[in-house]
Amino acid sequence: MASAMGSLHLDLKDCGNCPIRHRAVCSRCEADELEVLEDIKYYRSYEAGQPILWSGDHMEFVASVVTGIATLSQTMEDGRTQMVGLLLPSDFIGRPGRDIAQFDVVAVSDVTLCCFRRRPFEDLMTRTPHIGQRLLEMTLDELDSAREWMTVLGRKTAREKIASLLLIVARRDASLRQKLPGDGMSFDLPLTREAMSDYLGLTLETVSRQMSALKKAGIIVLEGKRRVVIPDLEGLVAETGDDMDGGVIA
Amino acid sequence: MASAMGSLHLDLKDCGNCPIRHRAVCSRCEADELEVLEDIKYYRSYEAGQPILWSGDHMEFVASVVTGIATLSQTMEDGRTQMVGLLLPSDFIGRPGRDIAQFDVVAVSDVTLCCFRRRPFEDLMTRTPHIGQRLLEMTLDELDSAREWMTVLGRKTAREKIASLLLIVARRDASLRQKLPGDGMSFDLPLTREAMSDYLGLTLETVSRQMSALKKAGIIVLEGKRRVVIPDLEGLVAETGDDMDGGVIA
DNA sequence: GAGGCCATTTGATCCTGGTCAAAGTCGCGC
DNA sequence: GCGCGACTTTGACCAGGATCAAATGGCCTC
Repeated sequence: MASAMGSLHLDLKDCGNCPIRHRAVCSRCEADELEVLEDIKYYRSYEAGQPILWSGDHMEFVASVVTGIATLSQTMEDGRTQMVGLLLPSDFIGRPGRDIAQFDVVAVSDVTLCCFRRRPFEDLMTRTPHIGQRLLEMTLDELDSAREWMTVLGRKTAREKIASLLLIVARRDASLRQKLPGDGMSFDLPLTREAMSDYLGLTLETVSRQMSALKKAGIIVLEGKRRVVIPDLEGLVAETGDDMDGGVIA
Repeated sequence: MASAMGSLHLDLKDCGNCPIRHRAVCSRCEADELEVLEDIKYYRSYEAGQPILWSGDHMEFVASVVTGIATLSQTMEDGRTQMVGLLLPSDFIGRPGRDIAQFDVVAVSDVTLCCFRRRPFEDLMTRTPHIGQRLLEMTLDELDSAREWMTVLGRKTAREKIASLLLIVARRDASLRQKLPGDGMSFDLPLTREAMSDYLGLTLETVSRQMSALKKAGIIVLEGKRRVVIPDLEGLVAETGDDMDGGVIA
């Protein structure tokens, strides 16, 4: 269904050098467990814009995002779509025990996945508890963020939604480069206006208008097409509606 | 923080007779594992309307809902609230590895919980994989439904939202009494208009108006205050916006 | 540099659902 | 029975965001 490009230059074969070694589903594994994983893993690459999975597809593999960004979304028959998750490096795709995909997965940027055939992975999970434990932890975290996002979708105004999204991306970006978010920080916004609208339950026109409004209010500064500067982080937080917003995310 | 009533008449002490034995977090446990659980478990009861947990509370226990219904919700500083989950018998409250509650939990009807002190439960989980496996499975299911609900919140109209909620409650009710949902079925709607509005991201006035509209259109029939009759299930499904809606839920 | 493609911005207007307000219904205790 | 409180319904009006439409700007190819 999805076309694999299958190029991998680095010595990713060695899990010890893997960039997501400490955060992915395998992060708890010991050396011997990693060896087993190395035997059954393989890599796949997708170009920006390519579909990775369609809802209803048979899933022959589960995978970790190694590099790049993908979206998880649901589309209604009449075309309305809602993004239900943003998949970043170390996030997990698929679920043991289910072989039919429930949502669409699309590569937003170029994406590399570390894949495991589903059956061997499931077998492995019953034998090495570290994988299941880590997957449980990751799933609980995702459930918490999904629930927090429900409040954004159900109760926030357009402006608050935009501010919330910007803050999430800003914090994630800071955590990736191991810095604390602060005044003057900047980051790339990897999403088109349409993708943002799908995430926020808005139209792309409303997203554009609110971005302009936040720019005019001095809450954000846009550098070129993709780069966002936050001169005053507290100001942005205030725009999200929930103040004091739960502190920094790991 | 929450007041426990601590009354339990039935011989719930015996896990073998527990009404949620086959669906709860303990459903995979063998007899010997159940014995360990029985040693550390205790029951708590809450009356309709009572809070079970506040966001920010220290959680000294995790628990399974044995009987009754509770809501999981988030409240913004200015009072806007969003329900992020409905907790039904067999659903799990709390999470291993976290000691601060993230959401408010409130008993909607009288509720009985089967509680485990968190520490012993966590220890037990590392020793008996069956519990962790089942919890993972349940959490993955909840994540899927949370994501489906995001589409309801983000993209559906008020009328579609109401229809979606009614359909969910109808299906759950049918599955509880081990019947297939069908034309002419009826069920109790355990939620006030306000609770419905919190679930759907609407105001209670809009909920009331749309309920009236569905009644006028003959999609639903109201018997008394709480009872809903569905004369034509297909008609209700059509009102949800997603037709063919994924079949029956266990 | 011209042209075309795409994402984005901006404008004008409409409509769904929110807000504010008042009346209706039910159940309950006195 | 009466009155009270909680919940619900209904109405009038308003506004936030959607819709439809057009203009702008960047980037790529030729």
